Amino acid sequence: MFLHIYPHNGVPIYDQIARQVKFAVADGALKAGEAVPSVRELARELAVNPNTVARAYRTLQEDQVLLPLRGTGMMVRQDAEPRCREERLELVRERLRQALREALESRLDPQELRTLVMAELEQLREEATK
Amino acid sequence: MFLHIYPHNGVPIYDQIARQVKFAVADGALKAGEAVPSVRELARELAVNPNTVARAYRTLQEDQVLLPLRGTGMMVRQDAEPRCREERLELVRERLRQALREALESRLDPQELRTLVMAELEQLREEATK
Amino acid sequence: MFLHIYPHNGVPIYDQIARQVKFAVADGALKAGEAVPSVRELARELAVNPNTVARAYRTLQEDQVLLPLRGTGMMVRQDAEPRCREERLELVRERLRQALREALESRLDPQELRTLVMAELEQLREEATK
Amino acid sequence: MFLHIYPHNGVPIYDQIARQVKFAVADGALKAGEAVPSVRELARELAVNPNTVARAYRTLQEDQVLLPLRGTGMMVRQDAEPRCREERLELVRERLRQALREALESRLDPQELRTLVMAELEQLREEATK
DNA sequence: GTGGTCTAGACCACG
DNA sequence: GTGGTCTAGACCACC
Repeated sequence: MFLHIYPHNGVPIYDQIARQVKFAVADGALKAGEAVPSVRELARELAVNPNTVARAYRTLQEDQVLLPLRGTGMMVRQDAEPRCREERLELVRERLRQALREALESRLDPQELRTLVMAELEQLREEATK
Repeated sequence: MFLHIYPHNGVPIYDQIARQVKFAVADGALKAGEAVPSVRELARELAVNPNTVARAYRTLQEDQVLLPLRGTGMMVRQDAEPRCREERLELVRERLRQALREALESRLDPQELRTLVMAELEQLREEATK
Repeated sequence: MFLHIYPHNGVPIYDQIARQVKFAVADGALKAGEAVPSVRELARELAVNPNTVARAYRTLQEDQVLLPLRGTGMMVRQDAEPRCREERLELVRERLRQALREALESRLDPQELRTLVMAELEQLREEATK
Repeated sequence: MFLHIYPHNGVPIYDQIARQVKFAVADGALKAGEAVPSVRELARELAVNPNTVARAYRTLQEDQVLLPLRGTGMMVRQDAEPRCREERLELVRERLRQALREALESRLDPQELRTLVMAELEQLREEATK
């Protein structure tokens, strides 16, 4: 599981985990029927408290993404992938929309803004590929 | 004062206020020496708690944007505009970067993402101009 | 708020709280727009941990019964009552069904069972009215 | 052995098994001296983990219902039946009482509740006989 | 070992 | 003051 946690960026850690698990399912990196790491294991890996992971997993159960298997961990629900694919777009879109809305309302020059967005996008892609 | 508050978008209200005041100064909508609305007046206008506005104004004092006038409210500091212009770019850029980073990490198809960003930008501009 | 908590009867405390809040809304004992006790206050009153109450309240938010008011507590949603009235019947029915199913499967004499149910019902009503 | 397991109804599986074995003894479906299925056999039949069955059997030993036979499984104790008959009534009564108490405390109309109980009882009996 | 429940308490954000 | 978040750790049920 490759999750990137940014501890103090305003988004609760449990929410970051839940979103990224959905992204992984949407992407096929986590497949239906596949087991996710145990609460304790993921907590250790991310260096966060087990209860924080547990809360993320509880949210994911409520959102029909994970299924608890008594005593054996949790697995991705069979029907989770299409739901996650749709939700991924919405989650990403909503966050982008908020950032873009603020950017526009800041009265930055529209052309400057457009350039800024593209530059950031390019820069982040380069960071990612290196 | 034309401020747009989004109560439950994850950004604290006092922070939304402070940021938008900076944007207004950067833009020249609020000029050096100009008085800002009183705490209670702005609170009424935005339908938020006066303490929330007070906290935003306190932050703006600390950030060298506002200056208290003896008993008569606050005004924009003479030297605030260039500082706000610089900070505006940083504030907007940082939020965009966070949203774009998550979008990229969600493994949405890069082309799809690029299209999404542009579509949202266009849609928001249309909303704004209507 | 008159809630009866039975600490170790197999039903988690947070679930007992959530169910009984729904019952109170269904009954009109808690009306739409009315504030519920704060997390800390109810925790003290029931002699349980605040986090236990917080979890119950979180569930009630997810179930569209309560609405958080920033800094001022939580209130019953305007549209909660009909939903709670319907759900109350389901919640009660489901638990009764489980108990009755086990009773029948225990092969107690059906006539004896019927008598038992009525006797218990009567006895509990007397306890309640005294 | 005709046991009905309901995996996620709040009652631990091992407890469901233990209770139903007692019911079977009370009913005479399991007679004194009769052998019960082996742990792994019953586990297969119920599609549960063998350790779960083992735990139920351990409880039943402690409750003086089963007796281990050297290496050959377990049998019903000679004196188990009357004890189970008494306990059955108590077990069933207690669960009914809990469900009925909640139902009364939910402030459902008493007449409505009475009707509900009878309707559920009737419906379950029909299900059972078909 | 697993997840579920609960407690205790710190700290923050908000009003 | 409020609720939200997070940590730390106990205990239980289940496997």
